[in-house]
Amino acid sequence: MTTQRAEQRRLTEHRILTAARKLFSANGYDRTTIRAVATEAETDPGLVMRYFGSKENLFSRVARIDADEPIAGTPDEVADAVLVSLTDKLGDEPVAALAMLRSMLTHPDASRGVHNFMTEQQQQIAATLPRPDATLRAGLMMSVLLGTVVGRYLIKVDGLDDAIPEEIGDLLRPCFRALAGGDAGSAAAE
Amino acid sequence: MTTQRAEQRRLTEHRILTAARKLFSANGYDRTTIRAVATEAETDPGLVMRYFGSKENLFSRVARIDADEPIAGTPDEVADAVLVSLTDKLGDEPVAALAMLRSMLTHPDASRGVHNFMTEQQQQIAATLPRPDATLRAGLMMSVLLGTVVGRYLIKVDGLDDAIPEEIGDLLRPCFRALAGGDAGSAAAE
DNA sequence: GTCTATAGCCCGATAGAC
DNA sequence: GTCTATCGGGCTATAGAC
Repeated sequence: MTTQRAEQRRLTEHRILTAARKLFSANGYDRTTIRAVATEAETDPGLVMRYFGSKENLFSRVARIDADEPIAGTPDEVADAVLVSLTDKLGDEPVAALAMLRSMLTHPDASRGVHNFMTEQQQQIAATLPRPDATLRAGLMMSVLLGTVVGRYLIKVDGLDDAIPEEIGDLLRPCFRALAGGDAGSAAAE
Repeated sequence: MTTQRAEQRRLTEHRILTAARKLFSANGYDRTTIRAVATEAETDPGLVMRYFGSKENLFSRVARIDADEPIAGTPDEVADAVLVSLTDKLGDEPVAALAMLRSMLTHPDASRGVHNFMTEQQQQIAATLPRPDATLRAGLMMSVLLGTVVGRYLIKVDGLDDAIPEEIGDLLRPCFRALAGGDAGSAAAE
């Protein structure tokens, strides 16, 4: 039956995508080979090429950072919203995002992907902060978020790699509050 | 004269090291070729190999993160010390460190180098913080530091890439204070 | 439709000419 | 000592056998 065939193909495609996500996120773009993906997916390189056309295309299919929900409100609300999006990402390993993040420093496409994501969030945040240095503040908020995710999943910083998201969120709340400029912390620090 | 020869060699070696630092920090380990380094240094690949033995060895010669000074004191003092080491790094482009950082997600040696540096600092910091979650707090401090440097030099986050170090330091002070647990900010945030 | 064989390229490293 | 030619190997991508 043709449906049998189609079903078979769908399954193989799925195995290839899963394998690609896993290997790209573990080893990065350059060190992941079509051959290794095929082996991991229990097929052959020719089929991978036939289904996805090129290595670049396969990468773009599995590496993505989903946009967060629109951010708005008072500075403190914005800080909390960023904190929520962070703890979300810390909840369970975001493999598709890690595939992008792993290569962000060495692969142009991944670099663009991360930059675009960060800039978009940053501009939304900056628009809500009534400060002349709003762009810098928002950029630092995104940098802290990036550092935390990279530290946990890619560098595997001791204590951060196995901490529960809530604890990390509680510790970082004053950071985001201060950067958002709700004046929590900066006054007390004097 | 032999001294002429030796001088010539010294100069060529220096040109190779400078070229390697530049290309490794710009393109990462995998995408930097011995051939490109030779061209940039205005020599040939054979000489690069002869002088440095292997690509790995050349990389290890130019990619380094200098250890910061020992950290100790009260939590607030520790926070300020980390802040100083950050603003130092933001002062002028730390090319040798960037050569390491650029490849930290995709090259095992660079990954180890960054991990070792971060862990060392983290342990020093954690030892000064009288908290049960000292390791996590210190790890987050290092992650914020990492995110800031990566955001500025490698991702080139808008507003962060050209901000003056003092402004960045002022905005991040409450973060490090709060993470150090000197209770600046966390109390006021409630 | 699925898989094998190989073309074509670039790499790190080496051998040997000058 | 300096440079050139080349080896051996891995890769993506393609062509064609089944």
